[in-house]
Amino acid sequence: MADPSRAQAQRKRILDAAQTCFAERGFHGASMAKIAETAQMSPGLIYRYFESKSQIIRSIVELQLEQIADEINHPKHSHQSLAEHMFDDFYTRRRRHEDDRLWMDPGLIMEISAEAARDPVIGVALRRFDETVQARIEDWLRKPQTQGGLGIAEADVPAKALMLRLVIEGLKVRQTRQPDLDPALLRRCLDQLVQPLLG
Amino acid sequence: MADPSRAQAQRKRILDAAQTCFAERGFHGASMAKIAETAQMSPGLIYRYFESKSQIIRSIVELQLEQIADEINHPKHSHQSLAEHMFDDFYTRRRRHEDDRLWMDPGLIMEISAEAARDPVIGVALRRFDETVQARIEDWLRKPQTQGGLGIAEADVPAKALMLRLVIEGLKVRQTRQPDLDPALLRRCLDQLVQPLLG
Amino acid sequence: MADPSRAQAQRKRILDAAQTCFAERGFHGASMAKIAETAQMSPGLIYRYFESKSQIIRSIVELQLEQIADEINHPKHSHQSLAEHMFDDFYTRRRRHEDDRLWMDPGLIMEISAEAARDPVIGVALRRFDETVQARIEDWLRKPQTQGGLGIAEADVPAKALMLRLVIEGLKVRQTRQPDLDPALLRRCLDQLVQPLLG
Amino acid sequence: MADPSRAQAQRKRILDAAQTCFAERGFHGASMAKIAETAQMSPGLIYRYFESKSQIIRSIVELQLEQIADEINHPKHSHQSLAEHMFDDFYTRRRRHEDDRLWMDPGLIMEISAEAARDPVIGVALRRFDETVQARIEDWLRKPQTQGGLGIAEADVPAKALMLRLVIEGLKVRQTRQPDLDPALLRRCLDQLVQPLLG
DNA sequence: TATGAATGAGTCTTCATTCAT
DNA sequence: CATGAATGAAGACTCATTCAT
Repeated sequence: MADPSRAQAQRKRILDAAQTCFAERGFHGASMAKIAETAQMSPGLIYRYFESKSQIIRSIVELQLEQIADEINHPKHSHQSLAEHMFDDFYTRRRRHEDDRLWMDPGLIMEISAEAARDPVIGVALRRFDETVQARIEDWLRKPQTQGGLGIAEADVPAKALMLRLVIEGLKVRQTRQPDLDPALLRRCLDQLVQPLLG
Repeated sequence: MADPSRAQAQRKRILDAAQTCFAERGFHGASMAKIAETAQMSPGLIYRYFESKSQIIRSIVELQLEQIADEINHPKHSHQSLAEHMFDDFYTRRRRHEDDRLWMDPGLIMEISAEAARDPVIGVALRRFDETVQARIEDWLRKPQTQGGLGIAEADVPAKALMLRLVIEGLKVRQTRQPDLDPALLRRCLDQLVQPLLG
Repeated sequence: MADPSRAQAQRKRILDAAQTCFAERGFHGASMAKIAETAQMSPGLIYRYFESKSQIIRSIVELQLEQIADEINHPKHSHQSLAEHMFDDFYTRRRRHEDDRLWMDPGLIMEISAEAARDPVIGVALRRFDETVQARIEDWLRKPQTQGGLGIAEADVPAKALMLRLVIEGLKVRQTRQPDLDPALLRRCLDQLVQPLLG
Repeated sequence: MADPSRAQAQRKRILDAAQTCFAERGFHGASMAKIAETAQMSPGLIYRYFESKSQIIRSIVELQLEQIADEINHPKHSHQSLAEHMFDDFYTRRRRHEDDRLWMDPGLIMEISAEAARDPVIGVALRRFDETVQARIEDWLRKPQTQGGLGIAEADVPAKALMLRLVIEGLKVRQTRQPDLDPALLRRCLDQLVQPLLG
C-alpha cells in the first residue's frame, strides 16, 4: 500500500507550504498549524512525512541550496551577460520555479544564514553547499567561453569567484531591504563591478 | 536613591547578556529566562529596565545599527586604505567595543535582516539606518582626499556607494559562513574590487 | 470531521467549570489551570474554544444576564404572585438550569457588578442588559392581568419598575451574605413590599 | 523610638491610598506598587505597617463596614426623613468623609461582597458586621420618635428592618450601574417604598 | 491514510514580598 | 524608619507533537 509517488507528492505539498510560511514569518514565526493549513492537510499528517519541524527546516534549506547551486551554471543563463543576469534576478523576486516554489527567496536566505549559526546540522549543510557552489562557480569561470563559461585564467579564478560571491550575496541583502532600488543605478553599479571580473 | 548610573549599568548588563544569547540562539531561540541567567539576575528584574522582550530586541538592533553607522566614517579609518579596512574588519569578529559589547556581530546582522521582514518597527529602523549609512558613505566618497574622503566625482558617487555596500554586505554574509577564509585570497579579491571603485 | 456539537459540548464544559471556579474564587482568583482541572481537560485545550480568559468571563456574564432577562417574564412565573416568586428564588440558590449551569449565582452577580467597573466591555454589556431587563419589567407591569401582567397604570410604571429592581437586587445581596435568612421573616417582608407595588 | 501616633498616621495613609486604588481597579487589579505610589511611599514600607495585601483588604473592609454601621443611626440623620436621606446619599457618591476617605464607595461595596465569598475572614467579618448593622437598624426603628427613632411596634421591627436593608442594598447596586438615574423618579420610588415602612 | 482534538512543557510577563543599604 | 532593587513563584497563553478515531 505504500505508494512512493504519493508520499513524494505529499512531501512536496508540505515543503511548498512550509516555504511559503517561512518566507512570510520566519522559521520560528511559522507554526506547524499554519503550515498544515497552507498545505491543506491536518497537522498530524505532516508527521507521517517529516519527523519534526526542524527536519522540515533542514529540507527547505537543502532544497534552496540545491536550487542555488543548480542555477549558478544553468545552461539558459550561460549565454546571458553576467551583470544582466544578476540584474534580472534582483527584480524578479516573485518568480516561481517550475515546481511552483519560490526560487531563492531573499527572506529565506537571511533566515537560513541566521539558522545556520544555531542548528549545527544546517550549519554543516550550508558549509557543504557553499563548497559545492564555490566549485561550480569556479568551473563556470574557468570553462572556455565556447562551452558557456567565462574562460578566465586559472590563477585568477579563486579571487574572482570570491568577488562574484560577495556581490551576489550583497545583492541578496539589498534585495531584502531595498527591493525598489533604482534599476538604472543598479545596472550601472553591476556593470562597473563585473567588468574587472571579466577583464 | 534612584541611581541613574546603576539603572544604566543594569540596562547594559541585560543588553550584553541578550546580545550574547541572541547571537548564540537567535531572537526567538533565546528565552528571557536564559537571558536573565546570563545576566545573572532574576527574570522579573529585567522588566524593571525593559518593557518587553521585543523592546530588548529593538534596543539591540538600534545599538548595532548605530555602531555600524558610527564606524563607517570613523576618523581612524579615513587614512587607511579602504580594502585594508574591510580586510581587517573581516578577521576581527570577536573584537569588543570599548563598552564591552560585540561590534557588529555577523550572526546578529543576519538575525536583524530576518527580523526586519517581520517586526515592522525593526523594519522601519533598519530602513532609516540604511539611509543614514547611505548618506555617510556618499559623503565619504565625495569628500576630497585632503579631508579624509575619496574625492570621487559627484556623478559616480551613487553607483560607487552602492558597489561599496554590496561588497560590505557580501562580506558580512561570508563572515558568518566562512570565517576562516584564506586571508591572502580575500586580500587579492578586495584589492581588485576596490581599485575600480577608486579609479 | 469537525463536529460542531462536540465543540458546543466542550464550550459548555469549559463554561460550567469556569462558572464553578469563578463563583468560588472570583474572576481573578480562579486560574486557567484550575478551570482546566475542573473541566477535566488540559489548559491548552481551553484556548481551542475561547480566545482568552476575559472572553470566558464575558461569555459567563452574557449567559448570566441572558438568563436573568429570560427569567423576568418567563410564562411559568407570570401566574405566580410576585412575592412568592421572589421568595422561592431566594431559597433555591443551588437550583440548576436545564443546561446544568447554575442559575443566577449570587456570588457571580457581585463579581459581575465589580468587574463592570473595570472591563469596559462588561460595563457596556451590563448596561445594555440593564436596559433590556428594565423594558421587560415595565412591559410586565403594564400588561393587563388577563395576559399575565400586572395591569399597572402607565404613569406608575417607571417608579414601580424601579422599586421592583431595588428589591430584587437587594435580595441578591442578602442572598450572598445571609442565605439562611428566616423564611417566615422574608415572606412577611416581601408581602409588605409588594403590596404597595400592586396597589 | 516607637511613635504610636506616627504609626497610626502611616497606616491611615496606606489605607487611604489602598481604598482609592481598590475603588478604581478592584482588590485584585490594584497592585501593591500602585498603592505605594498613591500613598507616596515605598512598597517595602507598607510591610512595616501591614503584614500582607490581604490584611490591607481586611482593614479596608472593616473600616467600610464600621462607617456604614456608624452612619445608620448617626444623629445628624435622625431628624431627616428616611427617604430624603437615602435619596441624598444616592447622588453624593464622591462625598468625602472628614478623614478624607470615600464613604461607602459603591464600587467597593461590590468588591467586598464578592470578596466575602472567597476570603473566609472577610466573610466572617461581613456577617458579623451585618449583624451589628441589623441590630442598629432595629434599635433605630423601635426607638421612639422623641429620641430620634421611628417608634415602630416591636412586632414589625424585624420585617421592616429587612425591608430597609433590601432597599438600601438595592440602591447601592443601582448606584454602581446607573449613577445618573433620574432624581425625580428615584424620589417618587423611594417615597412609595418608605411610606409603608413607616406606616 | 488522514483527521484534528488533546496534551503539556515551555514562553513571556506580573506582582506580592523581602532585604541590603 | 525608609528605600526601591531584587526575587521567584505563579499566571495566561502558545505550539510542537501525539493519538484515538
